[in-house]
Amino acid sequence: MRRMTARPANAHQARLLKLLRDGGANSRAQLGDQVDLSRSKLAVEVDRLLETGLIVADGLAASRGGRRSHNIRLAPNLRFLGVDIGATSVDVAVTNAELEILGHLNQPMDVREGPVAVFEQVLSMAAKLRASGLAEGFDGAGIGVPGPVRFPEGVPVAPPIMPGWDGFPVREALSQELGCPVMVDNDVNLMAMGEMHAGVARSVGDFLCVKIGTGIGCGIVAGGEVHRGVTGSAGDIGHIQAVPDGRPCACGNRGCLEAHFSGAALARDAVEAVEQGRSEELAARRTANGGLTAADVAAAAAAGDPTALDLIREGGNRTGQVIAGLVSFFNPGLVVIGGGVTGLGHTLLAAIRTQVYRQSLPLATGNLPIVLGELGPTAGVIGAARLISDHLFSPA
Amino acid sequence: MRRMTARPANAHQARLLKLLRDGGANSRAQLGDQVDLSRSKLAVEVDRLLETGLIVADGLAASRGGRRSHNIRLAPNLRFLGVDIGATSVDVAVTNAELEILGHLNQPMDVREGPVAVFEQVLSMAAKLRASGLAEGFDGAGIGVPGPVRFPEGVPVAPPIMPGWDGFPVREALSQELGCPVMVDNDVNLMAMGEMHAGVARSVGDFLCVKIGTGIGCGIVAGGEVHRGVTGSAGDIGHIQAVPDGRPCACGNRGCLEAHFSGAALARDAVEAVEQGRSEELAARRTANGGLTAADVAAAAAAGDPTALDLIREGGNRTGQVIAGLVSFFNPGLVVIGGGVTGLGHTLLAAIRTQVYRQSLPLATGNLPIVLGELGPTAGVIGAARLISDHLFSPA
DNA sequence: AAGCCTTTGTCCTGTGAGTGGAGAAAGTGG
DNA sequence: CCACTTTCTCCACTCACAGGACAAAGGCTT
Repeated sequence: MRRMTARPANAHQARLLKLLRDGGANSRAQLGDQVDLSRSKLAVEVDRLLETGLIVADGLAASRGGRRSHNIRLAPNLRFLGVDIGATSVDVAVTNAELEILGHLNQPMDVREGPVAVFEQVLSMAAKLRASGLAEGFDGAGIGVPGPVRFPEGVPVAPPIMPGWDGFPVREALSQELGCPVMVDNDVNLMAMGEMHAGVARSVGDFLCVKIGTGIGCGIVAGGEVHRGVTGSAGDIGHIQAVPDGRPCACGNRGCLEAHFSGAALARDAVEAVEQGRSEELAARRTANGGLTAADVAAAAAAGDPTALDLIREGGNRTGQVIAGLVSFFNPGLVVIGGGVTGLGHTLLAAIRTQVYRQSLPLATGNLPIVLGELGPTAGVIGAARLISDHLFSPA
Repeated sequence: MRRMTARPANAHQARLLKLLRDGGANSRAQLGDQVDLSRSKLAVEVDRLLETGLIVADGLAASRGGRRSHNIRLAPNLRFLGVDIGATSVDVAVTNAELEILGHLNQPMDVREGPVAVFEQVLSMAAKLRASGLAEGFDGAGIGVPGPVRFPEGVPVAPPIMPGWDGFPVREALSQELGCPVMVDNDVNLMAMGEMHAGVARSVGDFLCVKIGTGIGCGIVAGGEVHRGVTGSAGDIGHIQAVPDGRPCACGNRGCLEAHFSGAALARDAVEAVEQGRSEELAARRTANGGLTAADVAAAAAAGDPTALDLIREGGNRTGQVIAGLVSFFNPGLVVIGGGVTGLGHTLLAAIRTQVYRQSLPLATGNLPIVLGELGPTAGVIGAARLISDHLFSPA
């Protein structure tokens, strides 16, 4: 089953592979422009990579006024699997070595059913993608899970919303099943890596990536590297106190951000509003769908329902207050908002921006874009593919 | 005037210098144990360093059962100047290459008088230290200022409490005056570097260093490196909102942490308490000293005054709430509390600990020490010396 | 005191990494 | 057909580094 037999033998080769992956170059000459190596040394390393099969030279590019260059690219048959496990659904995608998505499946799922059931589903989705001819096998897989991960071992630790996953050897188990190397990380970190690789955060070294879905979390990128913290729980901002003596939270405290704003909280607030007779629009949707979700609130807001807009604005304000504190603390160059609730769009963004620009110091906000993520639901799987690709494209 | 003529020629030499500086080794053999080099290569690099004069070999160590080793150490005549500019006082110290303090002066000062006046004072303090025979000249200087710094250029930017310093070329000006290389950083970052080098944070890669003085700030160390943020304002937690609709702050907002707890806020609260007749102890001190400072509150608390204790506890609670949020976000391995108010000691620490351990998630706090800084008022100057030494002990 | 062991430090040679120049290969444009 | 550009290869030389042999200098045992 294992397909990718070789790994780069040194830092030069790793650098070259990443340049090819990230579209920085596609010929020997272009590679030479970006790495500080003599042409001779470059030729040696390229030849060695060609021998390993990690890259291929096929065809000639058009001339630019002189001898035509060989097209150098990553092996076209390399395939990475990106898996993004959420609280209530799972994304599985196949990418090529350039991390372009070749196929993507999304299915509803419940993490609470535990790792065994979830992985059964993930594996069948992967099999389906493979059966459709997108891949003969996988050279590596990246997995995102909605909770803290002991990163070096790839094991979730004390995940609040994933009972039954605590200590489960995700990396090892999936590596066995898939027959390829696997890396595991928090889903929010992967979203950040996705946006850094192919989204709005391209070429930004220090940024925050706030993911608002069923829960709420924050990917932290410092100096181009994801900051995971000493126990892998960095970015867990859902339980920062947003409202003194506020709503009770599942964690036992009161006033946690997540208790006041998240997909779950929003749905609950919408139901409450309906029961208090504050919104006909939402009431109608509740009757039609037999319940309310964050998406319903988004739709109602889009339809102009003032109560829905109020709910979103208030949540955005709460979130914005917390983010304002983080901006003062971390001084990022960009804040990305993503996750399931991005459907709430500009109402949400406006509320967040207002709070951040008002509460943080001018020096920190002066040139600070706060934007929605560009990749939407694919950020996670792209980040996952990036994670394993970074690993495999590093010297063994 | 310039004395240190050489810089390490490569990464090996830099590594060796830092090992010698940090007490990791003092002979060729011990160096060899810590760097992954053959004895021959090591000998070459050591010889080259000896030639440059950056290190010296003098005398023989006692035998450990075989041939005696040469004592290898950093040039004994190297001198670094560490300067820590606070809001109301300035510390200047001379260290040797191992960053041991050979002489230390502290004088009252007012940053608001501007860079020219302040540097005149700093230079005269440095001259005094030199005149006392501690140094013939300086090989480098590190400067800490109480505000954001554009680090690569060594220029303060938009510092709230330092009008007149905005954009002043501190690095260049002092380098001219002192005739040696100079590095400039935020004072809080330098405190963190000091504690990392010689204090409680030795061998901790990810920690927060909260400095509570006239203002309040936080040094952030991630992966052993200080995180300064994109505009150098990272760690500026004094203006995070701690109390919704709380006290007005000089920054224009309300409820900033700094408005509720800091040396200045504590003194103001103490005066208020006296005027409301809530503390005889503080009233007596006010009459005796003609005013109140944070130190008076500390003394009153030490004498058992309940009002003073309450003030400290409440401030500690506010600070603890903010730190709790930062701990959830950053997931550090250690939190260091330092700055002028460390005199408030365990009352303060207990309040902070209570809030953090209660509000942050168990995974983040489970093994999280929260301790007072070990170096007290010398943390800043040691950090400053460390800053310039790191610079000079890196390949040019 | 002799002999043996340990530790420290030096010397020398072989290997491989890497540079830089010469020049071949393959194209364009006049 | 010639001059010029770009791409790529080949080769000789330098330098970094490892690793072994060996010298220096001590301690311990007998």
